[in-house]
Order: sequence, then structure tokens, then C-alpha cells
Amino acid sequence: MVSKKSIYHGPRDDFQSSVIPKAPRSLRKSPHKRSSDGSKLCAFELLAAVADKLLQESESSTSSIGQEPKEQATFPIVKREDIEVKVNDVKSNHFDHGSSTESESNLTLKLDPPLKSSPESGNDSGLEHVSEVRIVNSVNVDLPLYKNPVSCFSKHRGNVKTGITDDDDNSFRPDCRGARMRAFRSRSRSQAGYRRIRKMLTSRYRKVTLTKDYELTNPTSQIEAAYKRRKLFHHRPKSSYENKKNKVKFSINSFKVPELYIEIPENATIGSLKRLVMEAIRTYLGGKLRVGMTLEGKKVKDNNRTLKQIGISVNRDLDTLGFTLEPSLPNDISREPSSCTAGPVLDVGFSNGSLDHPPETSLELDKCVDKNHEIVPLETEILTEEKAADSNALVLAVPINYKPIKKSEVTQCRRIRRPFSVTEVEALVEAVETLGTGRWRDVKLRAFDGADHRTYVDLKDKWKTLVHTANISPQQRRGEPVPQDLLDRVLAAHGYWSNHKVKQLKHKTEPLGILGGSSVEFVGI
DNA sequence: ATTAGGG
DNA sequence: CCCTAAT
Repeated sequence: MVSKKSIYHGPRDDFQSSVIPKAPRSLRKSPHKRSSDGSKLCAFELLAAVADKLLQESESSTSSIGQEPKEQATFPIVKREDIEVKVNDVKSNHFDHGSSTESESNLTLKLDPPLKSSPESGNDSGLEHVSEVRIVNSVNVDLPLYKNPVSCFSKHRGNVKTGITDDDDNSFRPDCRGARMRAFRSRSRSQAGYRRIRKMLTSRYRKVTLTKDYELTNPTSQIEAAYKRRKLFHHRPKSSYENKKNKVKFSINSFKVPELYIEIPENATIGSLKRLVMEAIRTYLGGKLRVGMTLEGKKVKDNNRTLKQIGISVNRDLDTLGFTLEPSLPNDISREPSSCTAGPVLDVGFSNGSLDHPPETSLELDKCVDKNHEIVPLETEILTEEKAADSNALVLAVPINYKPIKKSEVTQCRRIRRPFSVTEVEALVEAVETLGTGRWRDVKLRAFDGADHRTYVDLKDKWKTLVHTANISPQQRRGEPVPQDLLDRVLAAHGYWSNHKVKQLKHKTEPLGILGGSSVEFVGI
């Protein structure tokens, strides 16, 4: 269809290069670029502002949604997931004594321009060039923002290095396009490093860079916080020791608001955009929130079991404990039932002025305490502010004066699925035809260099599925249909290279002779 | 770091 | 896509 050049003349074109023995590994380093794209996005203050605003509203009780008729661009939130809160047991908090010092009080928005559909990525995935402002990771606090507490939370703690960082400044940079890390491949460390780091992130050595505690209205210096924290750890409240003895301490140090999509005219003002964002967040957080709880990835049902019964004890490692906040808005349309989030357990009045006098439970988003961030949720319960002040309440600590940690990152347990486009398949087939099926690294370099999200393993895997696809009936195929001619080429190349693989080892020099002379085999039809 | 295959 | 043994 999209006949680029001319007709395919068979793989022999690059015959020479294809028979060239593989260069030593040391010489095969791909001179990759991969530099920082500077796509930091830590709109942390956003949440703070929201919390602030929510608090204010709780007083004025009159939500004024729609006060800004200017860009009445009904911000259509086309996607949203659950808010997640990660809980850490205070005993193991680390502090970031890192460099980050300047605290920016402004909301940082990352406006992602439409991705250029680069040829290499063959992005047919429908990237509309509209003036869509995509805000990813809108509110992102701290590292431990996991979708799946199970596989994400480390069980090793304490002595593990704080933070999953890489000397290379490339690592752990939010990917604004997919909210996942990517492309922190430097010349020196390439894919394996990538994989390795991912592995670290997705399995064992996942250790978070914990933040200090922050107080919404009364920021405490981190040293002071640390001190108090330490003090807290060592000094158990002695009052009614009997009761406190078996109390579990929590410290929620992560809070995340998922992706929000906002459409806004290109000529809109920054201020209007900010307002839109604010409205979006407010709407998102508005109404009620449901609190879910996960333990080791499993939802914790809201029966009357005690914490101890479900396995949360004083000595327990709380890394695998997580909370989710789910908005329960009426127009809560399609929200993919993430298996990572716990089911709604507890409805919590949020905003709407219900913060002050909640029926029974309320969510405190501001009282981040240094001395009182000890919580004793003997019941799956969220207590009121008064109780919080009583040092016995579960407090959602939302840092307000948070300085984005440079090397932190929102991690994702599994790479997002990116179906190969026909264009990519075409490129893959072409490369394999000339290079064969045992040189995936070369295939990568040849046809997917620059496509950071396609590793040679991916290409190998794709080839495998292509071969399979080509061998099944069209009715059984799924996804974007691959042109039959491409599949034919797949089969041809697969057949050829499987026949010549062994020979290739024998006759290092002339394995492709047959191929070169009979390009017809690949032309098909 | 890559390859090769199973999951 | 992930995981991993084997190179």
C-alpha cells in the first residue's frame, strides 16, 4: 500500500552486511543518544493546593464549580484511575538529605506536545495532533506510587540503599507520554541496564526514597522532622502502655493522583489552564472518596477483622500495605478495574464541607504530623481530626512543601502494552529478511534504533508471534491485522533462516547464497 | 550484554 | 511482555 520505495528485491541487497560476522561485543555498542529530556513533572503542589482548597471549601461550603466562564472548556476527564496512597511504617523511614533544596511553590505542569509520529516508532496509535494538554502524574508525591503493592513493595528494608537511583541522571525520569520510565539508556549502560534497573524496580530491591514529613500549614524542617521521627521511634508514649503496646505505626508518605486529560484551546492562557487543572483535580477529589486497603496486593475486605487478624501486627513489615482512594463520583464512568487496587472499603466524606463533621469517619489530608503521625488503626478506620490530634488517628500525611526529588520516579511494574504497528512489523520483517533470526540486536539497531521501547527481546518476541500469526487462520488473529503479504514474507524468511541457520555455522561465508539468488522466494505471490 | 525459549 | 538459563 504505502509503497515507500519500490519493490522489494529480496534480502540480498544487504547481503554483504548480513554475512559479516558479528563484531565483538565491545565494538557493538550502539552509539546511542538518550539524553535527558528534562521531562520532570512533579506537580506536587497541586495536591497541596487542592487539599488547601478543599479545606477552604469545607468552610465556605459552597463549591463554586464553574466560576470561571472564561475557558469554559468542560474539562473532560477521559481517564482516571484510583488515587493511591502508599503507607510506610515509620520505623523504616529514610530521609532525603539530598540536594534538593529550593522549594518551588508553583505548580508544575508538563504540557506534552503531540508526539511526533516518528517513523521508527511507527506510531499509528492514534496520536491526534490536537491541542490536548495531557497532564500526567498530576500529583505525585514521593516515590512509592505503585499500582500493585504486591510486586512493587520491597520486603527488604532498612539496610537497603535509599532510593533507586542511578548515577546517570537519566534514570527515573517520568515519562510524560506514558507515565512510565523509559529510555534511560546511556551509551555505557544499555538495555541490560535498563532491564536490570527495571527489575530492581519491579521486584526485590525496590526501595523507596522516603520523604520527610510535611505539614500542610506548618512546615517543619527536615532535620527537625527527622529528629522528631527518630524520637518518636524511640519514645513510645507511655500513657496507657498497655494499649499502646500493640499499636502499629503507619506513615503515609505517598500520594498520587492519576492521569488527567484536559482539553484546552491552544490560545488559552496559563491561568486558565491552571484553573482547569484545579477544577479537574477538585472534581476528581470532590464528593466522596472510598478508601480501600491492600495487603500484599490483596484486597482487604472490610469485615470486622482486626489488623492483627489480617496480618498487620506491631512487628510486621508494612511495605506491602497500601491504601487506595477512589472517588465515587456519579459520573464515574469507565474506570478500568485495576487488579491492583483494593475494593472500596470505606466511604469517606471528603470536601463538601463534610470534613469538619463527618458522620463517623473522615479523611484528614492535612494533618501531617511529626509527633502524632502515629496511628493505631485497630479498626479499619479513619478517625477524625480530634482523634488525630490524639495521636491515635490514621492520618493521611500530604506533604505540602515538598520539593521534588530529582531521582525519584513513578514506577510501573509492567511495561505498558504497545502493539506493533504494521509499520513496525514491516520494518521488522525487512530487517529479519536480511539479517536472519539470530541477530536480534542487529535487527534492533537496523530497524528499531531509536525506538526506545522496543528491545531486541521485544523484536524477537514479536517475530515469534508473527510466525505464529502467519500460521493461523486469519479469523484467529487478533489486533490490528497484519497484511497478508507481510505475513507471507514472515513465513518465507522464517523458513529460510531456519533452514540456513545450521549451515550458517558451517559455512560462515556463503550461507545466503541461496537466498541471494532466489529472492523470488521472498517476493511471494 | 545477547541469545534463545518457555511462561 | 516477562523471566531466565546459557552463552
